[in-house]
Amino acid sequence: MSTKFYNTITRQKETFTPIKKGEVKLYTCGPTVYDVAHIGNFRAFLFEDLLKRFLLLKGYKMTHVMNITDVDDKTIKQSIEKKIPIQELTETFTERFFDDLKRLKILPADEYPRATAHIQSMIKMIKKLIDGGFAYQAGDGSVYFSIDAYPEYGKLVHLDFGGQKSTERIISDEYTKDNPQDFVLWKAWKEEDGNVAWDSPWGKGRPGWHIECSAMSTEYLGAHFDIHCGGVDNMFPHHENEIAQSECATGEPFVNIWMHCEYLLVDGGKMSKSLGNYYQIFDLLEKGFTPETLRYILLNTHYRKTLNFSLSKRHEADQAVQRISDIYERLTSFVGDKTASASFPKVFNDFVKALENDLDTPQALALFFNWIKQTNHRLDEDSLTLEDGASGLRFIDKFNSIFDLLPGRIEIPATVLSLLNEREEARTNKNWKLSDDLRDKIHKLGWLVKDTPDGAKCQPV
RNA sequence: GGCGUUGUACCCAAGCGGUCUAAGGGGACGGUCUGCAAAAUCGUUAUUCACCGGUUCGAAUCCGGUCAACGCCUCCA
Repeated sequence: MSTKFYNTITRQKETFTPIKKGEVKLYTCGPTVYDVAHIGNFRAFLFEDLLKRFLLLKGYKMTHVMNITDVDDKTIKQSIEKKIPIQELTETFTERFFDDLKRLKILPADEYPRATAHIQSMIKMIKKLIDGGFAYQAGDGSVYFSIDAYPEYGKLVHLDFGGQKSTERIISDEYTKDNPQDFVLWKAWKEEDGNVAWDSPWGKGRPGWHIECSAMSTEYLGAHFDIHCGGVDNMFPHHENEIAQSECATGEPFVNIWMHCEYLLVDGGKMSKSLGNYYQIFDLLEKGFTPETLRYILLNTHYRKTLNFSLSKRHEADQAVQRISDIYERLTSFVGDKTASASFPKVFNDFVKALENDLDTPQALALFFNWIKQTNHRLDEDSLTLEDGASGLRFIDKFNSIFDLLPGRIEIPATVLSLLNEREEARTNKNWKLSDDLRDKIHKLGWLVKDTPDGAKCQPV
């Protein structure tokens, strides 16, 4: 059985073979910390989380690096507008970012290199590019990458720059570059940059946006590594430029597989602050979404399809997540601690196969829910063996290691517990009126009562 | 203008040439269970896959065209 991933660069599903047997080196584009990341950003991060968890399940040793962009036009602009020193601004939003990652149960990367801590690596790489004849310092003092020096430029997004006539709007104010499409590696200092500057062989300035990922990925993962991910919007120019810089600087192929996550729309359109549908993780949790329902919603659509998010999806997701934790509890109490199992149900194989097929999460979830239905059915008619129950628990465990949709144990407050006991007593006395009143009372406290053969159970509404 | 993606039930969403008279989730309706609920379960909800042609023994799946939506072609996950 082989794992296949859709490679943006070849536009095909390809069998995944790591460069070094049993090990995967993964680089994922991280946030620019000038503001709080939104739900759309997290779609990509969650897709990457799933990819990583799946590769871990397959037994690979993972090295995962995610950059933190803490210097660029946007961070500088924000710091000026808000009159906050740039370090303070980026530190704040980096913290917020890590909080959100944790909330969504995204596994931490091995390294989160910050751009500002790797200026020297970038300078070194730029130097190499100049020495190799791939870059030049222009009249404005900035250093540019010359796309004419790299004939393969455009191979990721399949754009042909060679024969193209520049459009007028590009020509207008770009007199300093050899080719209007050349992109900046080192930006010469300008007044509005304030004290955001580093010394370099080309004078005071700061790195261009793309060079950080090339320099840092090379530093942490080597010149040539396995997988690089990001959102589709990063394909051009960001990733295209990374390829150019890296391959010219190191002389080696850069990345084997490029994977890109599609956009997330909200209510059928782009998210925008003015429409009031610009959501951050914090907002959504406030509105009653749980980390699990968010994970479900974001992972239930295949990563290469646009996902249309809306608040109304919450109900569907709540139900689905509840169904999963219900079967988990049901099986747990059925099996108790009597049996451990070394096997998996037959569907487990298909489940893994679905994910091996370019991370077909909808299919994998479908198989899982199908299995839940069958298992419930067999529990109902009392035909499930303990061994089946135990292997089912193992399946859920593996399932959860990838999707992470089981909520943690929730403590039931003492007040609710005592009301619950009262109600049980009322029920044994067949005092239905009191029992129903108590159920209402408990409901008003935010808990739903379920009478099961094993006694009353209770879950948050 | 160039490159590319998408169009499957009331909603979300798989499917990648035959096991498709099309999975799974949500919703709705009806039955079983239950003191009543909740949960679970059973049944119903697309002979049809935007539309029109073509290839094929066979197409939701391949090809051509039409319509619709969308993305990229310098700073956005």
